[in-house]
Formats: sequence, structure tokens, C-alpha cells
Amino acid sequence: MVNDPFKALSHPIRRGIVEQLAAGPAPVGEATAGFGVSKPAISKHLKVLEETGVVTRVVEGRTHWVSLEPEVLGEAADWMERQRALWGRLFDVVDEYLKEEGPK
Amino acid sequence: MVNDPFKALSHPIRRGIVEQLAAGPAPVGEATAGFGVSKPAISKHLKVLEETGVVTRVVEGRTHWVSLEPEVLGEAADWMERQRALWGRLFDVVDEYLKEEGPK
DNA sequence: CGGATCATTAACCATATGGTTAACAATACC
DNA sequence: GGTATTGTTAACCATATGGTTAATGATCCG
Repeated sequence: MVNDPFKALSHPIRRGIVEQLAAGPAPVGEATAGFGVSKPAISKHLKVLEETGVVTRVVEGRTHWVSLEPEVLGEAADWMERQRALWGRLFDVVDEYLKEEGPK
Repeated sequence: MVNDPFKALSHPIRRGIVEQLAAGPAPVGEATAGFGVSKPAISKHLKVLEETGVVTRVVEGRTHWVSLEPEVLGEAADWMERQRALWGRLFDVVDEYLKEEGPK
């Protein structure tokens, strides 16, 4: 995977930023308010989100506008759904197993 | 999040193990074959998967049976789908924005 | 120009992560 | 008992991660 959205989402602060951005593009300060860490810490999380392709940034004057990249996050969502589909089969396997065992 | 499935899924080998286990419970050696790393490395990945609640282990003789825990992975899948739903709205927001701008 | 504002970079630190080889543990088999 | 099989633990190493404070960049505004 070139973009690795799962790496991006592996920290709660970064998931929080993604949640904030779901409402639409926002300046850094707005998208990252309320996480209780310093600005440099935020800057680093944002950098990870950018490097993994989850967000993009447009600088406009002194404010940096940050936007979600749904396609990249979609890769993660798709993987999860593919897995979920397979778990369904897994339940069937377990069911069959229980059937073979017969009723108690 | 007490269980953090996203942390578990943040490494490609661990995602690979999850994929293998989607077919059903398997012994460690079977669930983790073909990743090109040493057994201790595998052991550690498995430990992470266990600690985050993504898999459970049952020891039977000298083979350790590993199983997926769909509920825990479901937390991650649900989060992704909630986000995906919000991205939908995001597209609408962008559409509205483009409408306001008017046709070129 | 000078100060306030928005945000990053630099330098540093502690701990986590991901890998290795070597040794160990426990069970299975002859 | 001796050896093969399955898997973990111990010790070690390099790099990544996540945080800090202090300094810097860049823009806006009076």
C-alpha cells in the first residue's frame, strides 16, 4: 500500500482530526482544537496524515486549509468491509461446526 | 477505545494475519506463513493482535489456535463506515460550494 | 515599522516498534 | 530417554513515534 491510511488512523488524535474534517475543510487551528497537546505535536500528526495521503493542505495567506481525501480513507473502509464480509462466512463456518456437533 | 483495533491494523503483517484468519481459526504457523520474517517477529505481532483484542488464542497441546474476534474488528469497521457516511455529506458541501460559484 | 496571529522547524528526550539470534518450554513421537 | 515439532522468551539493536520548549517563518493589521 503506497498510502497507508491505517497507519494514519492508528493514533486517537489523528482519528479525532479526521472526525473534525468530516464537516468540511478547515484551518489547522480549527481542525485540531481541543486535543490537549502542544502545537508542534499537532503539526506532526498533521504531517503523518498528509504523508499517508489522508489529508491535503492548501496554504492561503497565513492559514493552512486542511481537507480530507475520501478516496484514500476509502481504501481503508473498503478493506474493512471486505474483511467484514469474510467474517460473515466465518460465522457460517462456526454455525456448521455447531450443527455437526449436534444439539445438546 | 479500550481495544484499539486500528493500532492492531497499522502494520501490513498484522493485516495479513487478519486476512488469513478470516478463513477460520488456525494454528499460529498456518495463520502466519509466508510473511518473510522470523518466528519471534511473528510472535510479537500476534501479541499485539491479542492485546488489542483482535484475536484470541487457545492452546491445545503444542499448537496455539488463533481466532479472529469479529466484534472488536467491527468497532473499527463501524467507525470507518460512520466516517464514510460523513464524507458523503462532505461531497454535498463541495457540490453546494461549486453551485454557489456558479457555472464558468 | 512593530506587534499580533497562525503555524512550522529545530533540538531534545523517553518510550515504543519491529527486527534479529540464541536459548528455552512444552508436547509429540520413536 | 532422545529427538523433532511448535511456538515463546530473553537480550539486543536501530529506528520510529509522540511529546516537550524555544526559535523561526510568514502574513496581516495598526
